[in-house]
Amino acid sequence: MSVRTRFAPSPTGYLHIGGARTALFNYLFARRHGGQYLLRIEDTDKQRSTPEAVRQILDSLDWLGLSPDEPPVYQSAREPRHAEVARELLAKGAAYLAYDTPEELAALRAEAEAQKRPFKYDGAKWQALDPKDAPSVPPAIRIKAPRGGETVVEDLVQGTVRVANAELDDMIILRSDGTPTYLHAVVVDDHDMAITHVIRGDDHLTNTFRQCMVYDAMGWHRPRFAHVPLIHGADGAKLSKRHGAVGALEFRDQGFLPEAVCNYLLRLGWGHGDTEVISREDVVRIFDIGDVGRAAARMDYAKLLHFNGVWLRQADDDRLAKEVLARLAKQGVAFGTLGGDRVRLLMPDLKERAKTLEDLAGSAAFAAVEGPPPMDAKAQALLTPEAKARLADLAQFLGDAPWERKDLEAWLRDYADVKGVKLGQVAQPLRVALSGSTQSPPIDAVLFALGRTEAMDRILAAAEG
RNA sequence: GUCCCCAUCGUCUAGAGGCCUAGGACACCAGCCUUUCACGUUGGCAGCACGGGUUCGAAUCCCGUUGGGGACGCCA
Repeated sequence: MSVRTRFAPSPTGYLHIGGARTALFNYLFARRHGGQYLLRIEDTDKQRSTPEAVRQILDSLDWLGLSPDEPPVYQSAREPRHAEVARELLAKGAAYLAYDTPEELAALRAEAEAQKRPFKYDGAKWQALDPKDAPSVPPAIRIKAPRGGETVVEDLVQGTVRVANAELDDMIILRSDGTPTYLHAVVVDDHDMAITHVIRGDDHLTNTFRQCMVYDAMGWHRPRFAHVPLIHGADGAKLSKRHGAVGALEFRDQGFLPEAVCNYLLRLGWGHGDTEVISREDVVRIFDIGDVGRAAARMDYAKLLHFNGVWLRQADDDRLAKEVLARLAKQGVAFGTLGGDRVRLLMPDLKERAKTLEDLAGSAAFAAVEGPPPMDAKAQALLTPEAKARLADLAQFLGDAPWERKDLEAWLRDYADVKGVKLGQVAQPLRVALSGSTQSPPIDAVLFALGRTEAMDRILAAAEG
């Protein structure tokens, strides 16, 4: 039987980094075994589900390269089927009608808590009820929990996990308003979608035993389960907004590359020897869900940043130039075709010194604009009278310099040599004049990328300014 | 509270009884490289939570303690 996995987020907010990792594991597992990876939107909570959230989740997955192999399944559309299964369980005698009101249940729960006693639902009176004595309130359908023994799950990540059936109680599968509960709907959908492996956050581990009740009562085959640990913030607490960026799209906006985010997420909780940097293509060949660790991992932005730098340096220059130009345009930086070409030309040297696309845009701006770039304070301070004189002198000779990168370097060295100054005394003022900053790619690369005319303009402007 | 899961440097991890004086990566510190900043490179700092077993031998197996996390809804 072909492997089928699914990622099943509920559209009550943006897709956060933990969900993204769950999706990644589902994707990798399916690919590794030549199966399918599906998406199911769990939108049965009408109060909290929004179309915008659905859109965001789809966009996030698309950005991460984790789009599903089949169109997404919307759980809300399957409610008739959920109800049908619930009624089937009722007919089989595996479930019964319970006429408690939510208020009564809340009171029972409060009472149990006041007595410091664990609450356990007892539906004996409803099971013995003669239909004609039924109260006039609409009933919910509850599934009968197994009486004795224990339920055992062989989890692919957590190993053998067992729970005494005495811990389970008769859970509601269909609410009194006829809508299904999550624990029930998930099982019906996973079964109908022929899901073979359920890979999800380990906050669902104990729920698994409740879900088993439905599988078993329907006589369905249980899928294999794999519960992966949650991601925590740097302080060890559950990851939330206050820890910084957590939404997948936030990382995109901050200039992270999807391949870097995926690589980082993969390493968070999954290890394969000393391998750190690994491509999607390579990991698909070696990914094993059993290699996922059992302990929760903490989000480390510094390491993510490092991965992003690594992937940035490996990224295609045309792609990066496009991304950078889009960011500059968004920031309102004015540039033309010439400027775009200069950024592209300088990209190999630019990307070497950046950690994010935002860094890259910041360091590329000077090459994009026409004319002298804005100068920062440190650069301004470096422009002493001597430095200006140096630039003026340089400008006189630079007109005849050979305009090839290698030649420019040699030419500059000769110039410094002839003038009896250190290369740095020439390079720094030049760097400031050309880039408006004390930091830039190698000066010969900058000169070459700018072109003779543009370079001369900037040098003269700085010499006179 | 009850049940479930987890526990190697600050962080992510390698490690499945002797290969461990515990390896790698990020971060941090120092050096080298160098026209700036990066990149790269060399070295350094730093860890098996604790206590009992089992064994000739334990980071690795068992039990307990402590600590962390999760689940206990007519939420998902």
